[in-house]
Amino acid sequence: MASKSNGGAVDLPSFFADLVRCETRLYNALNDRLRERHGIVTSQFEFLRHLRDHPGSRVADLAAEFAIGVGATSKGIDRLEKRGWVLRQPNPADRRSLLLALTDDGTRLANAAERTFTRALAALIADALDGPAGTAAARVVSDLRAAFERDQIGTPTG
Amino acid sequence: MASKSNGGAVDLPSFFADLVRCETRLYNALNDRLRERHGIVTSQFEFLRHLRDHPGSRVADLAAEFAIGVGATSKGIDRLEKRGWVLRQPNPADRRSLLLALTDDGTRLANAAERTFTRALAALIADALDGPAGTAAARVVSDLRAAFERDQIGTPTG
DNA sequence: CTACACTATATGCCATGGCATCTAAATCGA
DNA sequence: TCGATTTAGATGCCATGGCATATAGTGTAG
Repeated sequence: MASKSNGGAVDLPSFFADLVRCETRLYNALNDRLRERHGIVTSQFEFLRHLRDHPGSRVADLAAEFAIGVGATSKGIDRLEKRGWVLRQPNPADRRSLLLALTDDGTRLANAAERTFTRALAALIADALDGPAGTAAARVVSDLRAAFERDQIGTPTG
Repeated sequence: MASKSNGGAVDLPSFFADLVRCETRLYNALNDRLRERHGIVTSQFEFLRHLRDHPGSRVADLAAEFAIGVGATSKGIDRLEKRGWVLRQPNPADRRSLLLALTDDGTRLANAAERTFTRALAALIADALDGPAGTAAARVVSDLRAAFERDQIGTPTG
């Protein structure tokens, strides 16, 4: 028997493989749509959306939210700033830090890209998440994320 | 009625965000373990494990399995070959193609890394996947992966 | 056999992320 | 108040992936 002991336990390596492959393909498919319609990729859309919904975020706030390094976040903001979608503003309360905000163009882009994103995402996964099993799956993933964040698991070095 | 049947309907953008953040942190945490004990990262472990379990795979087979481009796969194999873990062998049936196989060192590494990987993964997610909700979540993800592969969703260009 | 289309892989350029390191600024301790 | 530590962010080097293209080998129509 390939499987472990009991009759209902999940095979964790298989689950991990399925999860990563889903995520890869989902990201690829969403990137295709966002790139062709708005010239951005999904990670950039997520930055823009977060800044729209949390204006005044700092670089470190974004890094913590997305579980990527501060350096990578800084470079990501560089690229969005060069394209005219994000502004770095001095933080009067702490001159080391910068407050990030969208420009008007950035806000418009975030809103337009969100429509594309939401529609594409629904077309890709709505059916799979319909029903009680989908609801259960959503809660498992949500709880797991909360546990990882609480315990600072997988938070990058810098 | 995908979007109107609330009272239990999953918020898809939130689900996507949770999924991606879980996957990022999981990958980061597993990378840490594998790097410190074996000098490889998770994507390399996955290559090695697949080659151990499917000897004679071609570059294109790996690319399809992991939903990454053929070029990236070729470069990944370059790196494993330089470290002495993988061999490219001529394919007698088609001189364009190469059959990939692990060296003895590569096999030993795959086995050792698998123990580290399995233990670390269990420590990270076993609790969250215990019980009926976990089983349902695993099936949702597995079905979604199967659907993506069947429909070739998110398969990279080249 | 030849020309042409197709396939398998490799390679180059670019974008992105990790980690280490650097600077400036804030904070803490004596 | 001053030096030491910590924190925020930027930057450099390296690894990796996408996409476009190059190269070689295969198959096929005629």
